[in-house]
Formats: sequence, C-alpha cells, structure tokens
Amino acid sequence: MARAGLTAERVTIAGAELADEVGLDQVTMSQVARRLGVKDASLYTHVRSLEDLRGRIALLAADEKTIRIAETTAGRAGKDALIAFANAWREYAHQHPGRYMATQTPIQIDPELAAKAPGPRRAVELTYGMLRGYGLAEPDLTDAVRLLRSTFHGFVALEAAGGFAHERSPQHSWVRALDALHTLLEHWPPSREGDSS
Amino acid sequence: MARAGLTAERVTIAGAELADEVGLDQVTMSQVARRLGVKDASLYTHVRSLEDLRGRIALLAADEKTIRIAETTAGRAGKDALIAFANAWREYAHQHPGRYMATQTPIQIDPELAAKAPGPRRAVELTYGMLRGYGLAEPDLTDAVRLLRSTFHGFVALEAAGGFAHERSPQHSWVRALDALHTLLEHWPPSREGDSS
DNA sequence: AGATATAACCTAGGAGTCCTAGGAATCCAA
DNA sequence: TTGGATTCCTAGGACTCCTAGGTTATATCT
Repeated sequence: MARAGLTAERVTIAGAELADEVGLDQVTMSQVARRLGVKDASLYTHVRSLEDLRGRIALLAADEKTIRIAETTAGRAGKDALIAFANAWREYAHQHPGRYMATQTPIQIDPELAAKAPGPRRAVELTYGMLRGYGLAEPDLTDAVRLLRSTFHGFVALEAAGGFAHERSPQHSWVRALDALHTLLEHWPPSREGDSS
Repeated sequence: MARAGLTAERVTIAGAELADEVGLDQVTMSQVARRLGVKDASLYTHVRSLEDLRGRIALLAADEKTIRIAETTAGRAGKDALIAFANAWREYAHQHPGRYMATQTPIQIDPELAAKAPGPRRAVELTYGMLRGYGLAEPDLTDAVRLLRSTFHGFVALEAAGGFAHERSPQHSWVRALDALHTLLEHWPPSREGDSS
C-alpha cells in the first residue's frame, strides 16, 4: 500500500475545504480522512485532535485573510485603503464561510503553533497602518481599530447568520457603512475624562 | 417511577443553562438528559433533534435579550437610549455566553416556531425606535440599524473569542465606540448616487 | 547497494453520541 | 373504574473521537 503523503498542512487544507463546502461543524475526523482516502486513525499522526484541527483551520483562515487584505491595500491610503481593506475582509468571508467561521470560535490553540502564525498579529498591524492617514493618536487609535474590526466582523457574521431581512440589499448597507465609518474617522470625537458607563 | 414533568420549555432551558456553563458545543442530548435526570431518548418527545434544540435555545436567547433591551431603553431617548441599548446587549452576551453564541449559528429553525417567537422582530423594531431621535429617513435608517447591530454584535463576538489584546481594557474601547457611534448618527453622511464599490 | 531506524498508515476496539422502534408505566377523563 | 393518551423507558444501530499496537514504506548510514 502506497502512502498518502499526508502532512499537517494537507490535513488542515482538506478540513478547510470541507468546512467551506458543508459547514464547519460537519468537519469531522472521519470525513476529512475519507476525503483524503485514508482511515481516520491515520490523521492523529499529524493532528493532535479535532480541536487541534479546528484551531489550525482558524489560523490558516487568519493568515489567508490577512494576505488578501495586505495585497489589496498595498499602495492605498485614506478612504481608498479603508474600502479596500473592508471589501477584502468581507469577500474572504463570503468565499470561505467555513474557514471564516473557524475564526470565530473561542480560541484554544496550541501556543507554539499560534506563535508561528503571523496572521492575527499582522492583521492588527495592517489595521493600524490603514488608519495612519487619519491622524489619530493613542489610545484613540486602538479604540478606532477595535471599532472597525467589530463592525467588519459583525456585519459579515450577521450576514452569514441571515440576520438581515431582504428589504434592502446588504451590499447597499455595506457601502453606506463604509462611508459612515470614513466620515467618523475624519471627525473622531475627543474623549472626555471621567466618562465610564 | 415518577414522571419528570418535562416540556419543550424545560428542555430548552436546561440546554441554555448547560450552554452558559460549559459552552454551546458541549450541549448534547445526553448531557441535557443527565441534567434533567432522564434518559436521552426521552427528550425526543419534546424536541425533534439536537439541531431543533439549538434553534430553540437561539430563540430563547433572542427573546431574553430583547426583553432586557426593552426594559432598559424604556423612557430614554437620544444618546441615553443608545448607551442603554448597547450596554444591555453586551451585558446579556457576557452573562449568557452560551445562549448568545446560539444566536450566531446560521439559523435553521422550525418556521412555525420562529413565527411565534417575538424576539428577533421586536429587536429590530426597538433599534428603529431608538434611532427615531436622530432624524434619519429611509433608506439611511435601515443602513444605520444594520451598522449598529453589526458593531454591537461584532464587538462582543470578538471580545468572547479573545480578539482584543490586553493593552487596553475593552470597556474603555466600548465606551469610546458608543461615543463615536453617537456622533456618527448625528452627522450621518449624505448618500451620493452612483457609488457602488 | 544493503541494513537499519524512523515514521506513516493500518486494524481492532472502547466509550460516547444521535436517533428510532417498540414496550411499560403514569396520568387524565368519561 | 376503566380506557386512552402521553411520558418515559430499554434495546440497539450507525456514527463519532481517540488509543494501542502492529506493518510497511521511506530515509539514512555504512
């Protein structure tokens, strides 16, 4: 019997493809093994557990999403960069719903593996870089980054969960949301001290 | 042997409690049955399947969250209402992480059951009502509602997934985000036609 | 090239899960 | 009190995750 040439990467990719095709919670050891033409027990040489596999899929997704964002925002600035950034985010979520959903799970990832994956850290750096043109200083910068990430993620998550009724196309609302965020960043409200609820 | 006095509601509540305590994906028929002092097969007289149970938990959460929001926003207007609305949302997510996560799953709910549950629909109405003071007209109103819901959901989802590093307290960013959204609503940018990327 | 060591992949099996089928016990109503 | 409906049960099949231990293919060393 010839070997299948498995590797942690290949197993992760098979899992990610499966997640996009049939949903993340249909990603099972047996299914992934079947897709790779292998018995389920064979996967455990490359992946510690199902939990581990899901973590790897999440990291893969984070990396891929970050790369997409980096590519499309390269050389852009201001509103241009904001729109490119946001659209890359949303399009990745649309094209890879299973991978993207893996990102949302409360992270229980092998720390040494996470340390190797540049995705999440780089994504934050990219967001800060994109905001450079708006002239914000800390801690406003961090707050703005978190607001943007929240909005982008929330929008695509609600979209995926069917949270938007059909009256108006989500695409329209998305464009308008980006408009709104742009003007918001240009007129970021000054912080008043002693305001804490 | 005395009967346990089960009902669809009681099963759903047991599942919701379990979800909050040990995580949504630990909510299993067997676990719920054990918690109720019953065999797993007995649950199927009240609930069609595990999928069905999760849907019911999601609806329960939506109703509860809506009620909390309605209570705290009653009699408030403007920024006051915005902050009360947002805080009620976030606090519910904090207090009931499992229930809240059930809300996020791509909804596959018995339509006739969903029709009975007032939660989701009423939540949207409340959001529209809260925005009344800002003087927005359609379609801006819908866009603003979607932006707010996206941001609220995205923030608590990222928070729950450990998406915010420890540098700065999420609470601070939350307060500032609400500030920002308030000023944004007061200066909602006019829509320019023919802008579609 | 041949021998050896390492690692990949296998079979076998235990424990847990979802769900169905059909039987027994309990509650309710006439 | 008796009949009927409903609740809860036992039994069991198919699937899942994961471990243990055995084979076989590949890589390395002499």
